[in-house]
Amino acid sequence: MICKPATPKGEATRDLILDHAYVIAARNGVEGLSIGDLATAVGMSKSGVFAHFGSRQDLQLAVLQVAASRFGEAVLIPALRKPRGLARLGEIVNGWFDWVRDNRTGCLIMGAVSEYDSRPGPLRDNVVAMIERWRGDTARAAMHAIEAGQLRADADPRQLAFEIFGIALALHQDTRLFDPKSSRKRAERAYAGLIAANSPAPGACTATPSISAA
Amino acid sequence: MICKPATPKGEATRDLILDHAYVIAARNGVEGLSIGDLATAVGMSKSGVFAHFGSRQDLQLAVLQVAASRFGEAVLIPALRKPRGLARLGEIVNGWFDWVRDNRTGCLIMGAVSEYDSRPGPLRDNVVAMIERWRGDTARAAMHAIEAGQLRADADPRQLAFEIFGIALALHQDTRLFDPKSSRKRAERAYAGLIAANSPAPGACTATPSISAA
DNA sequence: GAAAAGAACGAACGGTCGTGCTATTAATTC
DNA sequence: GAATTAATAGCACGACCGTTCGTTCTTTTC
Repeated sequence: MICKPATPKGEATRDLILDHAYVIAARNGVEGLSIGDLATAVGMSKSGVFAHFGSRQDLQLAVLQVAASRFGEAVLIPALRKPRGLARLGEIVNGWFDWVRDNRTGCLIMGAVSEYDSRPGPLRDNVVAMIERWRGDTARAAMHAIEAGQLRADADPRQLAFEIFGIALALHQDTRLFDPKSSRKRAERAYAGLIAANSPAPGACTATPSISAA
Repeated sequence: MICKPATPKGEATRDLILDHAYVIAARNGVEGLSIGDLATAVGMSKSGVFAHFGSRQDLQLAVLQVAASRFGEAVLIPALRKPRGLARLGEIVNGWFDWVRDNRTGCLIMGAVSEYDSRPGPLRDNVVAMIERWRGDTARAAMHAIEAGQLRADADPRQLAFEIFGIALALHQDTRLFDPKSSRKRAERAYAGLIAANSPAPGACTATPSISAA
């Protein structure tokens, strides 16, 4: 006698819908995600799709949450398995760069920033919170590297996070507008330069420029 | 006897329309610019506005051109009045940072990048061309600084342009999501660091810590 | 099996979108 | 001032938007 199915059917199709929604939103933007298009993509009726979310905004919020969750699993979790310090920071950067490249439809979240940065509401709040959290994670990783003596003691973790963010943004844009391959190299060089510039006092300039130096 | 009016009326209102269109597009994105909203803002009828452009896409292209022109006048032209080298590069960066702050509705062009980077068509082509041109201008300014001996001889102008672009992007995002004031300081610090890292060999430590390893 | 609950459909609503078309009004030319 | 041309308004169309509602089909529970 089977009691309860692992996923009560509805939840399964909801996930399926969100899978397609993620793809569409990554290409057309979260604001460019329409229920009609989504229903066509999933092969359902508009109302069938709609019923799972109650409103378009809730659908959009759900998509943002999916994006955040995937990003966390693809970038943050692997980095947390590395030891604190430059290793982890390098892994964050590495994973982030990979993420930007792999999502060849583009990073949904970075697109969402542009869409909502001047449009108040729950969606913007959500995006801001996500960026804030990620910025904090990056800064914390940088701080560990400072505490471990791998970066200059007077380096500013927040400043480092800001500059790393800039590199990732430039990579994101270049990848989608121009050549992904050379962009990646530029981004890695930029990160190496940033680490070198923030390395401890150059007793002999022994800075290890490797992107994921131990 | 007045022969021809300086601006044949139609042209004048066209400019007026574009003024409003620029504001709306800066806030809602170029794709979020609708003829109805625009007509309301200008105080005209939809068809009256429409007649000036023939199609929505042409209107959008016109708005992009306005943005490019304004950006050029606000950032590029003043920089070109400075002598070649670090002075001009610094003025480019300065003007750019100001531009990001002043347009508190946000830089229309940077928003347009996110909107069209994965949507082929004339609008995307236009945006790509604009970014390419600007990137080239920045790289050229950096090259002059290298030739003048103000930056390391083995520095890569394109790499510098890439990294400066990253700083501007981070500033743009931070300004609109968080605090404009502290963001500006971070951006300036980042640029200063970049220049310092690419300054000519300071007597000691000539090992050139790898940012652009030969 | 029957009964209750859940999921999906299909049609329709009011709205807005971009875009034509035809008048009407304004500005320019003679 | 009359004739010509440009500029704007008004209206309507078809398409799509998010949303609602009542119905039907499927799944779960007893």
